[in-house]
Amino acid sequence: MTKSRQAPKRERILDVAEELFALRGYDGVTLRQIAKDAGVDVALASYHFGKKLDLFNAVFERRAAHLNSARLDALKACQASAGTAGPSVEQIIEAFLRPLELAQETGDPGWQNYLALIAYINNSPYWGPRMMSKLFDSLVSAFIAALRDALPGARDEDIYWCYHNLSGALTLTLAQTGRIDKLSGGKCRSADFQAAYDHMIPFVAAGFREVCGRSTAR
Amino acid sequence: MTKSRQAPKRERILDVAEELFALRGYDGVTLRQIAKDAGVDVALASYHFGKKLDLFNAVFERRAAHLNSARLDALKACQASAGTAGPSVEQIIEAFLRPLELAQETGDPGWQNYLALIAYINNSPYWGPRMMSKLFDSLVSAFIAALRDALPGARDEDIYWCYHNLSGALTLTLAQTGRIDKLSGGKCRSADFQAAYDHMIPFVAAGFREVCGRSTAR
DNA sequence: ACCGCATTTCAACAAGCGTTGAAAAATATT
DNA sequence: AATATTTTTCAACGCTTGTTGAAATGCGGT
Repeated sequence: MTKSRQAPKRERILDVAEELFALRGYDGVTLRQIAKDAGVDVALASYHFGKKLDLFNAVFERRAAHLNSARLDALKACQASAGTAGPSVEQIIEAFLRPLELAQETGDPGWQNYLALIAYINNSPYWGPRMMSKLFDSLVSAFIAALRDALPGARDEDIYWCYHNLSGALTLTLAQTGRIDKLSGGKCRSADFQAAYDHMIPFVAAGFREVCGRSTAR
Repeated sequence: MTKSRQAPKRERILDVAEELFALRGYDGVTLRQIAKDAGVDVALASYHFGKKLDLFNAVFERRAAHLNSARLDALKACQASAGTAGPSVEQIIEAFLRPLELAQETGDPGWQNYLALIAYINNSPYWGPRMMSKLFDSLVSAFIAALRDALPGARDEDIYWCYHNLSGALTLTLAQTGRIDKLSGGKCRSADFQAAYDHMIPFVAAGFREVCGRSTAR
């Protein structure tokens, strides 16, 4: 085994890149800033990851599998605990959102930067089409299918528009812009994901039912 | 009057800057790309607008007043047409959203780029705090106040979180990433703002009522 | 002690960046 | 027609960018 234990500098580059890309976007960050903040020579990023774009992708790939399986597990768990009728809309939305909060609770601040970075690409007309599909298509399809079951008779078009609204609300939450803090005069805090989801889950569930028909009340 | 009639090249720079900034963000666009696409020399942007950041701001200021007054007028109109009870949540949300669609119908494709640019800054942890407040705080406050009246007894915190969800759904719509087109297999189209708002209005109104209490049903 | 390999730094490159002063062209004023 | 002013281009600057090849360093296996 010539592995040596994982060099910490490689991870530090990823951590710093994650943080800076989330704040300023791909083009707003230079490899030299990343290297400087990581306390490393600029050439080291190229050695480990290749081109700048490859580093960008490496940041995503580091946590993608973990995040996706956590959310998928949450969906399976709520499906298993529900009877033959299947889980309610609330339960599905909850499985979609709560793992994002758990990731935060690991104490690793990198997760918060990672989620802000996902918000960045999901809202970007340039990066969205290039990155979102490969990262999240299969996950989203599973949740859409579950929602279809929970909303019998709903038109597909309506379900997708509702999911779009959910995705938008979530994206702005993950982006952590602090705007709601200012607007509310401190009554709401962007960093409080739990409060965000506590409000988002009933909000979105009511929206789904209103638009997709109320045949499954409660 | 030494005005000469508005030089068209100045406007072309703004148009191109608007389009490119919306697609790639502030740092993803160079003045040379803008100048090239506009068919002018790179120094002309500096002559008309000063620094790159000043051009960025000029793009926003060009349409801000028009957009804000259109939305504020829509709010006043729905308040005037409503009785002493005031407008419903739906009517307020409608006044918040529909002017964005009308702006699109002017046939000027620049409006679409402009709205995508607003989505970009609203979702950015860097630009959001620097630009959103000065552009939209007074408008948003007016709508929040109207919503408070339409939802008597609602807690302020709940109203702000609900507005946050509305803002997120709207932002992702304006960003025009085309993601919903792919996910839905073409059943939904990002460019169809009318369909987006047709779904968003009942979705959001139901969410507000669920979270902020249902005392004003219908 | 030496070797082989992975890691890290050093030094430099060609290209592209925002910005600027002065020249040229177009337009308005007299 | 001549002049003044605004608009546009030209040419160049100092600086930063991503990337690379070669040198230096660290380190486990023998």
